[in-house]
Amino acid sequence: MSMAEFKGKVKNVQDTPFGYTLSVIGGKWKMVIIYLLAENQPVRFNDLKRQIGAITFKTLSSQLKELEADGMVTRKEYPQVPPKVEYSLTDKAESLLPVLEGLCEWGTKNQNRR
Amino acid sequence: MSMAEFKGKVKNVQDTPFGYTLSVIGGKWKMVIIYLLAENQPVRFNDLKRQIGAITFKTLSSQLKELEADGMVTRKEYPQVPPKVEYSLTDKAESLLPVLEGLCEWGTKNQNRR
DNA sequence: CAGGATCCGTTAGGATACTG
DNA sequence: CAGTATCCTAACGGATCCTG
Repeated sequence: MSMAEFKGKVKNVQDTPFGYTLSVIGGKWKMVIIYLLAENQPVRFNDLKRQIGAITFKTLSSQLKELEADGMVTRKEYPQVPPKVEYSLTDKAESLLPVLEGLCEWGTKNQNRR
Repeated sequence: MSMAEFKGKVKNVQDTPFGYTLSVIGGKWKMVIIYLLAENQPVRFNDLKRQIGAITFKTLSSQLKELEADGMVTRKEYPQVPPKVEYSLTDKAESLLPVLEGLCEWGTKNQNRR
């Protein structure tokens, strides 16, 4: 791994690959959001909310904003009434999907056993 | 992905594969700790502290305890004075290493560019 | 050496109500 | 429809000091 260079001199976790990655996908719902976007992009705000269920508007909104700020999600707004906004994944996010799949598989295998 | 079954009915994130995985490795230093253990197991407490740098004893201690409780880390205590404790990875943690590597690579590629 | 015990500040995220 | 605006709380993690 390319973490090797950090051995013994980690000052800010944020500056390590792991720290950075965690800051991007470590939000409580972010991986779920990315997963759902990957399944059926583009997705509208309320669709996403409905697909998730146990998330509040405010939380979904802020998680999406952070994902957008981190270059993971694209927000496309249609100037019409009623409003229509669509979210989709950036290439950066797409490049993470294989890894996410690994995390998902590992989680599935391990969450119900010790 | 096996997250498909959760679409529309996510009640607790913790119950999804992503939620579970995040609860296990989402701690601020946990991925770094697992990475360092993977490199040179078994490792003693203060060695680990030294290898990391910017972490306090208390934080390292609690992160290790949580990892142990989640079946990721084994703590071996030698009954001697001065004390000697060695930490190593469980099979469960070892099975996550390939995925961790993916996260690390992705982080390396993406942390310095948009 | 390997921690435990306290105290404490930040903040992520939930509940609820309101809006262009 | 797609959010804001507030308010609020739990808990994560840092700082510091102490100990078997």
